Amino acid sequence: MRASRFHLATVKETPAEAEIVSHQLMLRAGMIRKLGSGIYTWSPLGWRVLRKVEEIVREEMDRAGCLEMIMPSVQPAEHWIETGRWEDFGNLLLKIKDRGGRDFCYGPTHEEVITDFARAELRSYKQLPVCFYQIQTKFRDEIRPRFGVMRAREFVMKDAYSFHLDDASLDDTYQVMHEAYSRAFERMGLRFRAVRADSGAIGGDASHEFQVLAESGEDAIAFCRDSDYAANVEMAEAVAPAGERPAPGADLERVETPTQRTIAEVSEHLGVAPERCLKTLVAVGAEGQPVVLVLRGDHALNEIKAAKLDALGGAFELADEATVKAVAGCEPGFVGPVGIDAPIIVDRSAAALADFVCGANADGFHLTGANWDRDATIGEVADLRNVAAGDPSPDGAGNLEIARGIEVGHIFKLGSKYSESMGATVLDESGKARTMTMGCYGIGVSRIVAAAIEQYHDDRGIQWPVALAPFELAILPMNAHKSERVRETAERLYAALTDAGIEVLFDDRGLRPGAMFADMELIGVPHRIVIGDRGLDEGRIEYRDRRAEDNEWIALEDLVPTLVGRIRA
RNA sequence: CGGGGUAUAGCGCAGUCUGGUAGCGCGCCUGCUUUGGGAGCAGGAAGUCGGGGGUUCGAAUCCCUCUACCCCGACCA
Repeated sequence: MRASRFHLATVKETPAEAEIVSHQLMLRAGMIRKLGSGIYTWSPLGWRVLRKVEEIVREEMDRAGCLEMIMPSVQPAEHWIETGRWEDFGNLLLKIKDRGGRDFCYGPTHEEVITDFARAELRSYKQLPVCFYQIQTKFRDEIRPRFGVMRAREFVMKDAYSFHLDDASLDDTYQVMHEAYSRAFERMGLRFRAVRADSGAIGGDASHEFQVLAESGEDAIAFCRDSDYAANVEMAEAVAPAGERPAPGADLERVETPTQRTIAEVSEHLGVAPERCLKTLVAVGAEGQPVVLVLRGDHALNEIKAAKLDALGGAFELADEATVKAVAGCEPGFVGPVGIDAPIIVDRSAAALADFVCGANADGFHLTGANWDRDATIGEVADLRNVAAGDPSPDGAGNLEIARGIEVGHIFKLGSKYSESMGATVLDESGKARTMTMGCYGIGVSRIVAAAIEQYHDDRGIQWPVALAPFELAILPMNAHKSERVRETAERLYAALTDAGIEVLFDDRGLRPGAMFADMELIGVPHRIVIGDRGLDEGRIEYRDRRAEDNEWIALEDLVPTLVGRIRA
């Protein structure tokens, strides 16, 4: 590609609207332009990168035996009503009407469509297992789109759906997909982890997320260096501390804490470490019933775990101030388990404490030297908290570390959630109708572009992995207007490298050198050569890897094979 | 949806408090010079001041109203 004929639209200034580096660089490089909130146009430059991601995903899906197809982006309401998700999906679902007033939505995902397809197409167990996929634009009316294409309302997704006669077959395909995902992200040059995850609104009973590791990631993941354990902190189990709870050693005492409401304030005021204080929260469950949740002061409540408690009946909400007063008889900040009138569910770590500090259920007072059984009753011990760095790994091998991640893929064992509600059955060997079991597998194609930039950039711009780069090599001629030799050499190398299958961006715009360097570094071309009289006098060409500090010199006659070797390595 | 902000040339911003000829930087166009890290000089084009209504002799500026976008919270590929 000649740069003079390509639409390069770089800008020097960092756009004010962009918070994170990938969004800033995508805008500065001219890869995307915002059309509306969470809605972006991909320029020719951005589209080249998006296509690279798509192609790797497509190849790995095909290799895994999946069948590509394409489904409608606009879907009639009836199938969503059939599965109950017309309501359940809530405002994320962009609902639209046609001229006849009939309800439609713009597809945020395609379980309904594929299951409708499958129940019509799949009749016999002999057709199973089968996995269909598509790469397509989705729309989810996110409450707050953010970070450019990282969390856009309209985005490109690869979604795959597998159909099986039984769970064993689903397990096999799940494993194949797990491997296909790993291979795809490896080919993209990304640093990532597959982590155990909550299956969320899509439904199902087992799932893994694929997280690209990045400081700016919105998810926290817990992993263990001594084993392959890795889980979203939402899911990671906080195991009970080892050993028996010590016997009470102190007397219960009521102390004044007139203005100290938070753990930090109480801890400081009384000179007691936060891990020896109790955090007592009042929650309300599905029926509005109050439940007291008790954690160690240095631990954070995990709301997903809380919502799974029987006592809360599958729903979790923090009680408002009036409810707290009714239950504890005091304002939030002075609540404790001693003498409180509601079921008390205690986190494993908090249950192991003795001689702890907790609220006195009276405004302005806390208790010290409090102990379970003697002073307060444990209704139930449960895992209620988020794991923290340094916690023992649930598999017993070493300790957990916490890292930030960007979720770029998610695989689920769906089971029969959709096939059951939509009646997707096949005949088995004995001629009996059996509901199929399903898996579903998503990759955030457009999000990967942003995630890759989060991982690979410097203060000059993007440093694409070669597999994702919009162009593999930049040719920068120096003072071409003055030197026939530079012009000829650059043209010749452009032709030769292009013929050798390299995606070349030949900067023939006639700009000054600094402008060319700045542009090529900003858009992140991974390899570049500079054609100048200086090198040609010695029969060599200057080469630089985008991620390297220094130039190298390559003999002119070796240039094409050397570059092909490096780029295709 | 709650809370906070912004809207002025393609982009980034000043001007608004205190009403009086619409400005700066970058970018863009023309010419000359320049050419190894985002060039210099000269000339030039480009604005319904987010929309509508009002107050006023006069509104980017004051008032009312609508809209869009951004930031902070709960969701997700």
